Amino acid sequence: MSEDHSFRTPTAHDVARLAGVSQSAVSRAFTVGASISPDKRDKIIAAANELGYRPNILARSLIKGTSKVVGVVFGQFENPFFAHALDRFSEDFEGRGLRILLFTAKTNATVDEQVAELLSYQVSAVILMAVNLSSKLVAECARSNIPVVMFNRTTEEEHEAFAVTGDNTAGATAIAQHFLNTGRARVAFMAGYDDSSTSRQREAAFMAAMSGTGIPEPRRVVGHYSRQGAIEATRELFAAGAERPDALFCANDMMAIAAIETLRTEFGIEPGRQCAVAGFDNISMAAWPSFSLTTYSQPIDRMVAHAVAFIAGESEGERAVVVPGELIIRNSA
Amino acid sequence: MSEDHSFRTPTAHDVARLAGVSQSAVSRAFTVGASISPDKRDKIIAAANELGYRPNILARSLIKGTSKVVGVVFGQFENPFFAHALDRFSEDFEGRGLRILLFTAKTNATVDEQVAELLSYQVSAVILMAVNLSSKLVAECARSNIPVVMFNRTTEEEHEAFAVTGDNTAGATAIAQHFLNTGRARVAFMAGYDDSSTSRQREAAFMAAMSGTGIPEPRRVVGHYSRQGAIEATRELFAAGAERPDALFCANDMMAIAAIETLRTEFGIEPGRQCAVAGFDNISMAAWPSFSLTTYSQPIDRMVAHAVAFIAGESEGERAVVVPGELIIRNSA
DNA sequence: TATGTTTTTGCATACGTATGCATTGCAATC
DNA sequence: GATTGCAATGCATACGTATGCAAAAACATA
Repeated sequence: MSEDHSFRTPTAHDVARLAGVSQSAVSRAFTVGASISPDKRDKIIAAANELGYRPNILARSLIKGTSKVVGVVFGQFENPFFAHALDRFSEDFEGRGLRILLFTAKTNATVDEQVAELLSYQVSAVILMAVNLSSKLVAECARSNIPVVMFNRTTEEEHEAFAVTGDNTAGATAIAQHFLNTGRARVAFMAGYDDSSTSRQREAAFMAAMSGTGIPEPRRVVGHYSRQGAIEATRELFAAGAERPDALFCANDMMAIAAIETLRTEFGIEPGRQCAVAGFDNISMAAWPSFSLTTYSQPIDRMVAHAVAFIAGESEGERAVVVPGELIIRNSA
Repeated sequence: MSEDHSFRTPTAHDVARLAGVSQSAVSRAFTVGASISPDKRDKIIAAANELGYRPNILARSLIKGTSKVVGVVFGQFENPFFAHALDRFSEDFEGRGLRILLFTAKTNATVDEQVAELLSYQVSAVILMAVNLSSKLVAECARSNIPVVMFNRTTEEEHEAFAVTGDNTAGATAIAQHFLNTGRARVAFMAGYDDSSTSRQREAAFMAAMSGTGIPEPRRVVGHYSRQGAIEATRELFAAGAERPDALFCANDMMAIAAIETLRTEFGIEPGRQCAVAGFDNISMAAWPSFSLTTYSQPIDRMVAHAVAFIAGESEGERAVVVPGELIIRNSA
């Protein structure tokens, strides 16, 4: 138990000196599968513990040319769907020795900067949660052999990024069908962002399913995937003068919940009866009795598993995967 | 526009060769305040852009002995309070060039491992969100001059970690006082984790404020800071046989919201009338009309600002800071 | 015992950048 | 014109680890 009075953090050389071996041996003692005799390894580990030595991951990564770090660019913190997904990524990475370097991007414009900086950290992969990246940056990642996974987003552009999404088309169609089956006739849609692929795909499928059914074309408002935006959009829909909808499909659950509350408190409308409300995601809140929200699920666990498979190079040539969910009927519709 | 056909990412040497300068000059061109002539810098930047060069942060950090990365260990993802705080940290760090390396810890036991690994990433600080760290690891961080900030946690142990908390004592006292002022007589408390300092402090202050008022000692249940736990704890409190409370203070908002819903759906009790319910945190959901939760606020922005000040060494000898909030009275109590 | 085979070990070097030091160039001062 | 001061530049080295290579050691085989 010798006291260490140097304030320098110990290096492999210090351990080597104490254990009477070479620095190479210390390195090998900490590398699984390296060629080193068991007793020497034990001696080195003991010396390392005495000094409080831990390998410097930066130096290791510098040599290897890649770090066991995955860059995650996060868009919407407001939506628990993504917080939940982040949690699952973290859990899944744990077993693979991967770590998360977290960036947040308030606007799509900043995403390019964030990713550019990620590259200088020699990350081994990039995950984009609910944000878009320019083709230029995607190409730059590809050149460095860094897989890019878009989570809950796709793109029409032809580029080398992977994409994992829920089944926006099937989901929106199922909800439209459910509205029709339950005799709804004045239908409305609340979009997220206009430049979000999820919102656009959900809208397109919803509108397609409605067309040709004899029902008037659905009214359309934009909630910007935010609570406040959804509240205002709901007011717009139900404002005096216009004919009130009897069914509302919101592009995600958070907006649907905001709509439900606004209907109740500002218009005295109890969702499910006078007006059906449906969302998308099936976040845990959707099941809460206060909302009891009908929605189409996005199975986070499987979506995350696919994303990790892409990163790990376990995908069979596929670049885009659509994970099916299911229609979950509750009281709101 | 020369094409780059080598698949090696360009280094400062490549840029130097192209620009006809030394590698040192390239380094200086990318270092603010370094001694270099403007026109040479421009020439280097141009060459760097042509090659798509970005400085390797790993190599830089290796030399400097510290990286501009802050390790964050995250406990409860379920509670939006912490997700919100994480968002604010990210935003605040942005301006300081700091990045977040994210770890999640399901149990306190794993926190030590996580932090040990963080150290090998040469992080410049560690933030613990709702988790506890052993004194041994705190000491190890101190030895490496890495500040450790406990966010929303304190410890009785005397060690070198910083701590930022809301005013648990004032908050719980204010809520107790509010219960008394509104004539409540059969009071209950729902704890979070027994080993969480926040829960213990809130409980102690609440109990202290109640004692000597002539009101019977509050009943006590444990909700484990989880929704399911809170639902079960509420059932326990209101189960047939026992005398039902007319006021319930939950150690955080998420549990209070779960309690409100359980009272409504399972016991037909409308919170605020037959039974007052109060929480702690003032998460955004507390203001939603479905819950309209009376609570004591924890001002995230100021708490984060204090934590960042600790990290930046801008604290004046203080090691623990208590950020006052305010009692927010809504309909639930 | 002699020979071949496998395992273990150390040496030296490389990863990409930052920086102390010495040198150069240039302008300012006497 | 000689001298001083200052900015700009390059050289060489250091950060801490991993790894190819060759030497040594350990082991197996005949």
